Amino acid sequence: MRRSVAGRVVGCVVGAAELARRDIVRPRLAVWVGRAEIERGLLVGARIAAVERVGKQLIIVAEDGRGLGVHLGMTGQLLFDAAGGGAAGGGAGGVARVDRKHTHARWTMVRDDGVRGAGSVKGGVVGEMVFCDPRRFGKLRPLGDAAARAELAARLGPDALAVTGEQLHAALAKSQRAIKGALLDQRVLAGVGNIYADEALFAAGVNPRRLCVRLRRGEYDAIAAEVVAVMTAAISAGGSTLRDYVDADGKAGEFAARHRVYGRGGLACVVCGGTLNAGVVGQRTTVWCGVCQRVRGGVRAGEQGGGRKLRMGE
DNA sequence: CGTGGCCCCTGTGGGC
DNA sequence: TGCCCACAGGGGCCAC
Repeated sequence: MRRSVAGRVVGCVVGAAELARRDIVRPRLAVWVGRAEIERGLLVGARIAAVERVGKQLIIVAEDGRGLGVHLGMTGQLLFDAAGGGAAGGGAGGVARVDRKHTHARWTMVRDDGVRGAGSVKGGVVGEMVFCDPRRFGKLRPLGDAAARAELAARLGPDALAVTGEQLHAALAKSQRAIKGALLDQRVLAGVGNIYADEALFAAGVNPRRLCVRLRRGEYDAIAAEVVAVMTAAISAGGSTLRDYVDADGKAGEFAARHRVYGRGGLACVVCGGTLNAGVVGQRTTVWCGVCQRVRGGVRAGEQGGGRKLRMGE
């Protein structure tokens, strides 16, 4: 996602921006906040210097120091609609269509010809970046300066692409929570969600209901290594598209076809052939193999196989 | 403080 | 065909 957005907007100047729904901005906009302040928050007038990523959110960084955090939530999309017919996905990619009904913000990107300031931006329109999100769990977060960006990053745990067993062990060794829920906590580990938590725990052979305090150091090493491996493989495949996700070019990800447990409750384990369990752990639907992810010490007697109701896979 | 529960939203698919 | 319920890549807030 970061790469596709960067490829489209870095070097562009934000000529204009429009916020159709104020409630997607965090922190919440006070009622008296006006157009000028909103446009400042949406980087109007600035040249895009870079697109970074902090955990699950993108940070669009402007040359003047402003930043804008974009979190897609569950159904969000950040699409680039190129001017003059070359719409997002028009090339080798997908066929993404901008969902007008749920377009909550849009930015007009113009070519940066070096003429800036004085309120008017010269140069032709390159296209529009649009933020769509039917469920509106996604959010936009204006970040005034580098310090605000640093503050955001400081609230998050180590990044999923570089996490180590030592880091997880240090954060969780005394915790009474189930490991699954802990991996979803962005203060513990930044970037892993429900799909990849299940996939990484399966790959590591660790039962999602095990309590953190009972995990051995070697198990933290295995979990960290598998988090890195799963995330790396998923990114190479363009992510997991279940329904809505596409990159800025409208291209869907291919990793869902390679999920080994997520979405496969009730189906056969690809390793041992047993039936995969499905249940709720840490308030989220969780799928695991009771054989490959056996609880040795025991979570509690009788809970080894775990899952309550089995759901047929998609 | 750490945790679990509940809520926020809309769309979709299955069962009846 | 239509209605209702359950569920969905996330996270914030609250009470305990």
